[in-house]
Amino acid sequence: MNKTVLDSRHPRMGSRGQPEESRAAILRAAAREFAEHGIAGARTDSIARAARVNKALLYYYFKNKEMLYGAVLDHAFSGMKEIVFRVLDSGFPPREKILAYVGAYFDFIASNQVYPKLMQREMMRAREGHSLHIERLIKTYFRPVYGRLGELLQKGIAEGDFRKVDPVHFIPSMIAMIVFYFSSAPVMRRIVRFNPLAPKRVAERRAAVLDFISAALFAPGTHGASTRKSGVRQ
Amino acid sequence: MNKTVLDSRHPRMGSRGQPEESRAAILRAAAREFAEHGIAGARTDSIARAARVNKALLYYYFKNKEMLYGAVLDHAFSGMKEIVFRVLDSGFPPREKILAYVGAYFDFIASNQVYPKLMQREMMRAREGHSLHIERLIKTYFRPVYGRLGELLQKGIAEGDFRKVDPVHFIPSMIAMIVFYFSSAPVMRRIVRFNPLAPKRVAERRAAVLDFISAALFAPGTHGASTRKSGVRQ
DNA sequence: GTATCATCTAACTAACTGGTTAATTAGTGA
DNA sequence: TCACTAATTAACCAGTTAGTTAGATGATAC
Repeated sequence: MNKTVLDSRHPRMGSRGQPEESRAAILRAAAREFAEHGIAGARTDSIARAARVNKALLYYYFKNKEMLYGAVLDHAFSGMKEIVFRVLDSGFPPREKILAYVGAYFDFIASNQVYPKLMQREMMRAREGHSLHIERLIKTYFRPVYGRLGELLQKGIAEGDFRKVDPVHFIPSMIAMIVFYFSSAPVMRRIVRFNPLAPKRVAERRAAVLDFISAALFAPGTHGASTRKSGVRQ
Repeated sequence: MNKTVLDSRHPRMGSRGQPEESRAAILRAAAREFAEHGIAGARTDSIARAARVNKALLYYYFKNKEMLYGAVLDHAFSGMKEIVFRVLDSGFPPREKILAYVGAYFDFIASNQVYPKLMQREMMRAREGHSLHIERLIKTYFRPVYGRLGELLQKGIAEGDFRKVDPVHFIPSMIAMIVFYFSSAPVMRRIVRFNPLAPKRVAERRAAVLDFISAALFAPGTHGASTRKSGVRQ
């Protein structure tokens, strides 16, 4: 696809003349490789091959393997943050907003399957010394989202819409249900007899997660989706 | 430590004379190393050093890195299966049994923190070709447990104790909530201001998970006293 | 007391892999 | 048309690491 012809400033062209394409291809291939094998298991040769690019080009665009990994993470998590914040910034009342958040997060992951794997890999890597990126990822993506979710839950509780759950535990539980399903899909597939990633099953899962969260969070007796008029406590 | 001293033939002793000790030390060190770095990131030198054993001894007891990894997985998952089946084989009614299962599984992981990391690593590795172990692990550990949980849920539903949830989605959701918390603890620690693995927080989490599952699973209006002991407040 | 064998080790090697380098290609602007 | 530079590559290197080898050690059987 030739597209960079009409940029405001047309960059100098190299021998192939597709700098943006090449860069994007590397990022895409790297995301898949890192998600599948982790940073240690990922092979730079393999990434280059998948991106149809010479290996040295990885080092031309990204300083080294670690930095390439960081770029992959930033790409993935910034996409997540953007989509999720679009919901969290909306004016929906708590009940609708939390469901919209779960739905948006779910859909993002469903159509971006490297994300949950990268996420879990990075979560496990977060011990001392290891990842240079976690601090940045937490500050830029995780903490803001976590903060907003906490406020949302507390508002819902104060208004009597939600049960008195502890956000510190409820938030990871929500994320767990969404993320875990996708990263465990390859194993699930072998336990049950169908493919958990088939569109039909993904749609089922989406409904199940929303149901699970509704049942666990919404104050009993007030399950009407759009009726949230009264802010009565207790 | 169960020494095999009382076997029909007591094994010859080598220069150090602690074959079982050495083997166990290797397994322990390997479990930690694999959990922390994955199979590709794990360093055999590092494992040997941590086990206070010469590296060649790893290859004496275990054929190679891959087999050592397999032994670690079997050790971890067989421990899980044993503990969990003790509960599933009991005569409790569905509601008590499911809570007992969750509690037992939670406690096993809480006191065996390499387990969730190994599990998630293996789940992400389960694509074609990759792991030689998954097929065995699924057949020996996952499928039996999954099967029993499915029966349990259906029994509870049939008896009117449980809401009509889909086991195919409810089971992974339960496991997700338990496993995810521990494998994400290092990141959580940096998002919130406390240590999620402190005993007090772990106890909190246990209660939160039981509460979450009770609320999402038990038929409304029939909340028995079985959740009370776990510190669930309403 | 010595032959045997499980146990254990220091030192070594073959292969792999991240990263570099020097050279090449082709737009661009003067 | 020519100097300049971004884009790209083939070939190479140095460090790392899984795995091997050739023995040492010492408890036990005889």
